[in-house]
Amino acid sequence: MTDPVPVRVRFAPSPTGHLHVGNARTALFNWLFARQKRGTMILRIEDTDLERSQPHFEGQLVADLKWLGLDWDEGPDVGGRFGPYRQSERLLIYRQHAEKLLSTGKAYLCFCTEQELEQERARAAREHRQPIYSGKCRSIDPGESARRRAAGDSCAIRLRIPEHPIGFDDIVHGPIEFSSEVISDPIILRSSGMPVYNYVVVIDDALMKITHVIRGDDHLSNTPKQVSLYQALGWPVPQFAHLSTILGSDRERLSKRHGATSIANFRDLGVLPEALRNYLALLGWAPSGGTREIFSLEELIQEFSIERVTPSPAVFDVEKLYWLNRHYIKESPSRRLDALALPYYARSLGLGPLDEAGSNYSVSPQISIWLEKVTRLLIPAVDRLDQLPEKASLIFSYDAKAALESPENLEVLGWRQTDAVLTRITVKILEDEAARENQLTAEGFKKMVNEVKAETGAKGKELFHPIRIALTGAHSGPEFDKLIPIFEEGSHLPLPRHVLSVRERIEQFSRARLS
RNA sequence: GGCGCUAUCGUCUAGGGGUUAGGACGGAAGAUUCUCAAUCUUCAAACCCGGGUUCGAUUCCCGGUAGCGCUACCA
Repeated sequence: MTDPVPVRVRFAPSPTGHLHVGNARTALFNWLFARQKRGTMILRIEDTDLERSQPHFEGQLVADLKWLGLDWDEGPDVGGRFGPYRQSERLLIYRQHAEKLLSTGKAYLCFCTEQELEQERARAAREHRQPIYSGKCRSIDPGESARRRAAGDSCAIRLRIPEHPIGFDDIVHGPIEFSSEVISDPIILRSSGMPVYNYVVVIDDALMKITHVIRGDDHLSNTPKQVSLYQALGWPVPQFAHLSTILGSDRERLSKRHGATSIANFRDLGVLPEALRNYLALLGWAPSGGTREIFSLEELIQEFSIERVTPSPAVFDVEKLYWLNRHYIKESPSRRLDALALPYYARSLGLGPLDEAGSNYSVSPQISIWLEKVTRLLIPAVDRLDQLPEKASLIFSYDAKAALESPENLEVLGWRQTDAVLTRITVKILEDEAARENQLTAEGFKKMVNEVKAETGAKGKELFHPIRIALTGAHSGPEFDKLIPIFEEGSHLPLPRHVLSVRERIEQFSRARLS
């Protein structure tokens, strides 16, 4: 089944900060729908709230959307036939249509002051009535209100809500109906001449020929007002699809309190865009059958269906996001990972950023090859890239004293065989030709360990744990086969912070042990 | 307060008048490994409550409860 009218959808954020995951999900669903239907995706900036909107936030928003892999066919940066795409540049359009509504009698001038309205609301609350506008100015003769306006009386323009139920068929919620008694005549143009959100959104959506309004369900209760605006203007009403709210783990609306909530936050934590995208798609949507979890972009476009979106709110589960991220990290070509990982190592290695944003670093090919080995060693233990430096601390930083004092190591250090193992391995390393040159190989080291095994009778944990403590500071960690060459190679590199070789480590350790 | 939306394992969800209510994350246990991580296997874990309708409701209807949203000259 194909739509006779080509699909046009829009994502319309307010530039008030970084893109939030809830909005990102809305953007993604719009985008998937547009791409699947071979329709048009539009970016529109809702910057009528001058207090909160700031121009540089628009750039952030665009960057965040692009990072997620989304694009658009019309928008402030790419243009289009239905522009401008910033509401602040459309004020004249809003005023013109407000006057038209006024002249057709669909709207009227309201001379009530804010204080009067405030009192009205307070009285209604006291008398347990609905605090909706009384309709006081509804029946002022148009001629008279025009005269009062001309005379300079301050006034706003209100839409006349018809006295019959207003309903619409929501794609995700089904039919919804509101009694007109609960909808007061909304102000569409403030006395200041600035239009109100619920009005501009309709003007823009209609003029931009939006066919499907896919947005958060916080707009659900405002929709009847908007529907009657379309009707007052004689314009076709688009299809609505209201997406459920994303909640935090406490089932409250997701906010900064819950930690990372913006796209930029997750990017900085080392979450890959395809992981976040995949996770967001699964929040409130599942494919038919519901057993698949991993979707490429192409598969999402293929499989996505707005009709299958669930109406119930969803808790944002970072653990599942990180699980998906681990999956995509494992799938990533190592060249990509190496580039992505570099900024995370930079601080612990004492590298300085090349640019002001602190995201560009450069290292010699030699160092780069070595870091690739480090990444390959550590990546299985990680589900976010920002965990890399901590995991790498066993290579980058070594503290013999801390290793001996760590409560975690106490038990191992107290084992019957530990002293013998440590003494033997120390002697062997210190006497070894290759180790003296910081050129010990994995094979060479293995041989020493085997000798210690034979000489002490220690095996398994009792053999390996003490040695690992001496060399890395922790009793468990990656295999020595990979670790030893990394230590030795690292020690030869011209890094701002020196990486200790096997010999250097064992020297520091035995000094600390004997003191 | 009014109106609206929502309700399946802890979480995301599939399903749907008769099912052993399926999958995934997380959890637990085991296998593997010197250890940790990863990986693999197994296990535990759910239809909000009350009324209808029906031979039979978790599924359909109504009510309650709870959560969320809207109720502005905010967006």
